[in-house]
Amino acid sequence: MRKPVAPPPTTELRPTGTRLKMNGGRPLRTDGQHNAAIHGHSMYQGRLHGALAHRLGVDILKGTFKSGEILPNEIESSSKLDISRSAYREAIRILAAKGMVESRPKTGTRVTERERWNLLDPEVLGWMFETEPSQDFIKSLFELRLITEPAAAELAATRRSDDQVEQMRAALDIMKRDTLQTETGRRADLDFHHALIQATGNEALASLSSSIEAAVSWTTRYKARHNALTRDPVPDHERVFEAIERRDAGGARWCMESLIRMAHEDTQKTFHP
Amino acid sequence: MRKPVAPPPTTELRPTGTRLKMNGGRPLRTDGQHNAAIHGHSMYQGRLHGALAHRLGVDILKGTFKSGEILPNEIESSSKLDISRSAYREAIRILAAKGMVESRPKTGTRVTERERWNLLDPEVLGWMFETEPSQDFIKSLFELRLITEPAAAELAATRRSDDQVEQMRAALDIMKRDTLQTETGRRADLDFHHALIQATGNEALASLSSSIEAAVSWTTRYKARHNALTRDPVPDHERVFEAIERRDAGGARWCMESLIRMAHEDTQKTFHP
DNA sequence: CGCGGGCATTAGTCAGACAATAAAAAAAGT
DNA sequence: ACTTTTTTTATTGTCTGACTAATGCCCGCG
Repeated sequence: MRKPVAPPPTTELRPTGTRLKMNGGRPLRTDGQHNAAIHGHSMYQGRLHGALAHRLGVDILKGTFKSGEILPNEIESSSKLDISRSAYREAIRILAAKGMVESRPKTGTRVTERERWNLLDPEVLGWMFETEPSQDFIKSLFELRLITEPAAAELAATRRSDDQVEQMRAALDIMKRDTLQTETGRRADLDFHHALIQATGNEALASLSSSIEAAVSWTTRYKARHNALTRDPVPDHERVFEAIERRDAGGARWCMESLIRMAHEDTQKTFHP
Repeated sequence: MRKPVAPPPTTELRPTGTRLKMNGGRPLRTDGQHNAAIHGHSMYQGRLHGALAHRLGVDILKGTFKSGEILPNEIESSSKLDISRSAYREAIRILAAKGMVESRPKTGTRVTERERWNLLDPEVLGWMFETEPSQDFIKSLFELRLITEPAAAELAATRRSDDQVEQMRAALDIMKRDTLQTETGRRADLDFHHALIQATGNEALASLSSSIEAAVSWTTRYKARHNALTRDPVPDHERVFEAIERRDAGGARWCMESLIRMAHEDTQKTFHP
């Protein structure tokens, strides 16, 4: 006995009103309505399990579900959300893979302690920046960047290949032309850092940095949307680039450190003005 | 039409011979044989989807499935493994959540490029150390530790609370008594580092370090099993502890750096003697 | 030679059943 | 009254088989 049509409380997971095979097995699904305008704000599009994992993940990070709390059971949850139990379970598996929930028979699925969350998982970081993250977390993140990225720049200066220098130069040129206001400009920014990371020749460091860079780049997009006036980042990048080009390890470290401090300041002004 | 009883090629996912409801619905499962000796080497115990994710994850990291390769389709795979499609799919979701595979209709599920794997995910790191990791990877990991952990020690020295000092002291005492040869000793080692990490007051750094520490501690267990003679790690830990106790940031950094260099040397000797 | 429409393949979703697990409650023993 | 054992029960785990949707590919058409 499920509630008549009760629409999900928060946001729609599906294109709107679409449901897969809601009755026996006959087609009976020819009402059109597929062109449902997916209205503006970053509506998750992909598969159902991904969309749900996204939504639950954000809810957990936001504190809507607190650590230690147990979610309603699978049957109840999935029927309330109007999706199948399999889809719901797959969403839970995704969250569990990121250390955010833990399931056991009889007990149910509970949100784990924050300590155990994989905060540096790229997706989790993305979810984090979906709502305004806490001042503390931003501080932690930039403190970590301040530890790793200057060291990365130093390594890159020592180990870079000529090809990698060219990649960085190309990205920098695009950044100069388009700015961070444009999508291609932000893309070039990512490319620049990506080439730098590759130049370190350290894949563990690369895995870490690329997660963080990607997350931080959300903030850049956010800043661009809100016309938050920031200083021009190109000169900072140029100094880092030049140091790496001339294999100046100490210089690269110093310039990168300065670049990150600037970025931190700008980000703080954006989120907590 | 499935093969008669053909046992899976590599290792059993299940306690042995057990199968859930292999026919219509009658019990028909009263053959005992539950006490199947789970022979020695780290046999994964938990749920089926977890066990399979584990196995596939290791296979991917080992290179049995290479990047870009596409796995056999779900029906085929699950029936070959003699598990249900749902369990198989949940395993795939876990792997996908860690960036190791990517699924799309028609194309199938393909192993992503190594660059996109979440190498610092605790589980992935665990899988990594299940088989002997490459020299290069170990080098990367310790290089990363050499960047982050001394910085962490420095922060801990500045920000530690008295309570945290006590926790570290207690753990250190246990390490002195039992050694790393025992389980409780290794546990104390982890506790020591955990307290240190908490003292940094940086949750991003904490998330990173705890993944790495846990992974590295597998190697400690490995070393203990193989009686690989290593120098006594207690004095190194003691020096770090004392520096943090007297709030000596520079000292803590230096001692931690030295500790990690030693650990790296020992690990290298163990894996590539 | 390009290009658009069907076709085939594969993951995605759904539904309902039963099994295993572990917590909680009840019963039995001391 | 307290502990131990058994039973109950709630929940996740697994299984099956079907249908849906997305998309790469091929073939015919311009």
